[in-house]
Amino acid sequence: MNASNTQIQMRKGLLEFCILHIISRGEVYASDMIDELTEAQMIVVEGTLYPLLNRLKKSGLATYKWIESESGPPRKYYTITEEGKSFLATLDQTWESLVHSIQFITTKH
Amino acid sequence: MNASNTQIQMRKGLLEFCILHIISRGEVYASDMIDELTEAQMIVVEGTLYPLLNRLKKSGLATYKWIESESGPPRKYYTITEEGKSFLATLDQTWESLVHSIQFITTKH
DNA sequence: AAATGCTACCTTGCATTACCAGTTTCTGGG
DNA sequence: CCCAGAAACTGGTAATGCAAGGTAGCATTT
Repeated sequence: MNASNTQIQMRKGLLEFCILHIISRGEVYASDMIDELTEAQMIVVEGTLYPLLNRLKKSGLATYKWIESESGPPRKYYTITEEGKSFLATLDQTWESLVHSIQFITTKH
Repeated sequence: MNASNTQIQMRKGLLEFCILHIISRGEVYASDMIDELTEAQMIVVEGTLYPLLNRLKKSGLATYKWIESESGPPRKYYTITEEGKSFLATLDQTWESLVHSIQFITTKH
């Protein structure tokens, strides 16, 4: 049990939340997402992202289309679905109440 | 993939953080912790809590002593160790940066 | 055109975690 | 003595992120 491990554990389950937010803002493909997440200091690797995107697609929360690239292989550009939008609204509430719960516990004395 | 499952996933990894905070405030035993967590709307069952407490003990972050109860079997009252305190300080920072990361992503447009 | 390197997508196995549904141990009262 | 309740504990299961490797298309260089 060490800090870095706990850091990973704390982030678990929040990635899906972050990804849905990112694709809700417009069409992006995997590398774009990794860039955004890295900028927000939520380090993610491909082996984590691709299975997650497949889950979102299979659940009907996200969809994608192939778009040719000017340089390199074609890319999957993801967008959020209507179902994904309402799901994301639920996750927003979940996050809010989670923050409140933690604050309730950590500020008690 | 549904909302309740994601809600569970979001909470994972934060329990350890909450437990350390609770025992850092004084001697408590399992039922006390569950009461506090329930009050903060972080529902936890015993089967989840006991293995976590054993991990904390084994890692040297928490310790306990048996105290006789006026009614019923004796109880394990947990307290945080010095090592646990410094670890908790790290987790506080982790939580802070995590909140900032999420905020960075969710408020972008 | 062949070789190399880069980009993008995908898959597998591993370690960790919380949850659920029980089980054990202990105390005190009828 | 027996039973109810409280407290602690124990597999089994499902889900997750990560590390590592694999596949394929495109571009550049030779």
